[in-house]
Amino acid sequence: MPLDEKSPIPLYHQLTKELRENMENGDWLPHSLIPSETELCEKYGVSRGTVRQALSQLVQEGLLYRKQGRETFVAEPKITQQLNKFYSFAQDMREKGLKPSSKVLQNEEILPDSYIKNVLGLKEKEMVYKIMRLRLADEEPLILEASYLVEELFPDLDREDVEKVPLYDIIIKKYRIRITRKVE
Amino acid sequence: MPLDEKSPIPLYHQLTKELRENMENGDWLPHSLIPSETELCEKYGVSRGTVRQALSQLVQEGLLYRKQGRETFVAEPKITQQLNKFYSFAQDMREKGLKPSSKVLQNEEILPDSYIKNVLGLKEKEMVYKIMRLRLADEEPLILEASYLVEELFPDLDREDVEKVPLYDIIIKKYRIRITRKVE
DNA sequence: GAGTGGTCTAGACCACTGA
DNA sequence: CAGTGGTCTAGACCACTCT
Repeated sequence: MPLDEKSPIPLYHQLTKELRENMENGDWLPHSLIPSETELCEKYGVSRGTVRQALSQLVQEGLLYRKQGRETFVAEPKITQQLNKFYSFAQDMREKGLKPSSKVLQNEEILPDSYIKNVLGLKEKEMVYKIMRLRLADEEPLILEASYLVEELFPDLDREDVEKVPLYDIIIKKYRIRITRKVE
Repeated sequence: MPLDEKSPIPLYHQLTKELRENMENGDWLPHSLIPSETELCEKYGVSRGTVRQALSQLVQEGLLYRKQGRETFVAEPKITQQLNKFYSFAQDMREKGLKPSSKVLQNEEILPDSYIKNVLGLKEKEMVYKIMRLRLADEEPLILEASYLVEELFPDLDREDVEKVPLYDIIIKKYRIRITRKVE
């Protein structure tokens, strides 16, 4: 299906749609390679910038993933998209005029019981952060969540941070630090 | 703070960091205009492509928003960001070649203890779904999450569903049903 | 070494908004 | 109208991976 240059729809949009369909139809299976950027340029007669714009969109949606020096792969549909779906869950609510919110109820450093210890693969006497949050839609409680974070990976989790900032902000922050360390 | 061309950190990353700090420091207030792309090009001595790459990142994180034919504004730091941040957390991992994943460890219908009952505003003897999930990055456990879902709001939560499909898919599904009822 | 994706440049034309 | 962001091109060099 060639792209339509005269269409008011941008080329990269047309291209994402095209590529998305390849995956939905099952033509491209999870973990299989897709054509290289250069090949896609030739096939659709567009510049590499446009191809990259289209691919970035799909990577962002979690449908594709790339590897340095290797190629671009089709992502596994379940895990990856779960996170994007969560995004659209709250998105959905907002579109319907409901207000998603969350409250931090507890935020403590605790010695985990043996079940948690085993699951998280902790050493003896290793502590975890326990954070309890209530998720609401329009002030109505939907879900209560207890999160246990491996302390080692979130070294200086500030109690005030959790109150003020959403949990995942902190995780990102810590996470970035962790990666940096790994690279150094 | 000029950008460092010799640094191994890409220019657009340096630029996003720079701009992010402007907002965190309060130099750029919500709903105020930021310099135009052309001005940023001149100020930092980079091409427009690089500036746009940096700005796109921040728009994606929900820190900025753009208007056609107008300019780029600083966003209000509200709920929206929390979700975008969460989104970019997994995004980040994927970009760095790490694989975010999750495993369902438990999925049961239980009679909640009094704490959970109070928090969720449940009636006497009302049941909840308890779902325990482990979040990993590259097979390394990061977080253990226990979720307690109000049964009434997720009426026919299928045990197999949870195994196969990500939790939030189900929530969305149920949630849509509920909203439909409300609207009707 | 050849091929890949990651970054970056310097141009270009367009649709849109505001004065 | 001049200025903005939205799209697109055709080059370029790099770090990385595989063979």
